[in-house]
Amino acid sequence: MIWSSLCYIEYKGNYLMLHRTRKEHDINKGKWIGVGGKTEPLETVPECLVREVREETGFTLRAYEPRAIITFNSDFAEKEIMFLFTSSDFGRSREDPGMPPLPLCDEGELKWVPKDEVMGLNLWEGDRIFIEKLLEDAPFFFMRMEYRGDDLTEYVLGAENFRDKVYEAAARIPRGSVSTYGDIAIEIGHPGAARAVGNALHDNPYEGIIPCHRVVNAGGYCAKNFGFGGAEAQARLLRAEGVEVKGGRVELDQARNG
DNA sequence: TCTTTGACTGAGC
DNA sequence: CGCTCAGCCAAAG
Repeated sequence: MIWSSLCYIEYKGNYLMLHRTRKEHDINKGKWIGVGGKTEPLETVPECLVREVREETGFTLRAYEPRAIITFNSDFAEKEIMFLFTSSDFGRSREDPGMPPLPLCDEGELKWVPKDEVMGLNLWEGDRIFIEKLLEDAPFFFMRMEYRGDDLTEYVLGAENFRDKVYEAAARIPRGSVSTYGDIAIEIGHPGAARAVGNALHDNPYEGIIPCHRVVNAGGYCAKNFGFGGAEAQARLLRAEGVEVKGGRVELDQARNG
């Protein structure tokens, strides 16, 4: 299984697109895509994202938003899980008089493309679907695609199993607010499965992508067994987002999402 | 299958 | 308010 990151960098109504023209045997040859690439051994997805953006564009991401988790199955490549991001906060090499300067990239040509022209480019069929979702500012989503050669033979929008539904719901909780295990259970159509929601979040395989710290119990309390560092670690993450935590507890009336 | 295991909940003291 | 307990539910073995 290949893990990869892909980022659409936004600047004044444009997306930074990469036209893959340089590599002769590039699987992406001729296609326009965002910037990103595969994770290296021991590297987390956010680390991969920042590294790939820096290598391909020279820009340093200061902030980025996870937008989707997309799995690819095909008859020509290894199964891949791709983490999709957008960013409009990135460092530039000089003061900005207009468009940021675009460095050369050894994988193709970089170009700022007005958002309303992106869909007119030569894109992978499946990319059109998720790019459309980005353009309409859709909330975080899971997606699965099946390719046969260049043909997209099937795709499914939205999480397909219990755990992914939990992660999808958690990823939609905005910074600065929280949700509860029970609320998520209801939201994903499994009322009463609060406990199973907790188990799924405990296993969160998407570290740094799914903000599982934004989920507390019905009393507003942080999780005693929260990842490394327990309840205190969760409280710190919440405080860093502006959520008040007193005595290991969030005031739900104030911070609850929705 | 059946059993066990929890980042859960609400009720009842 | 704090504590216990039975009921719940998806996964894993």
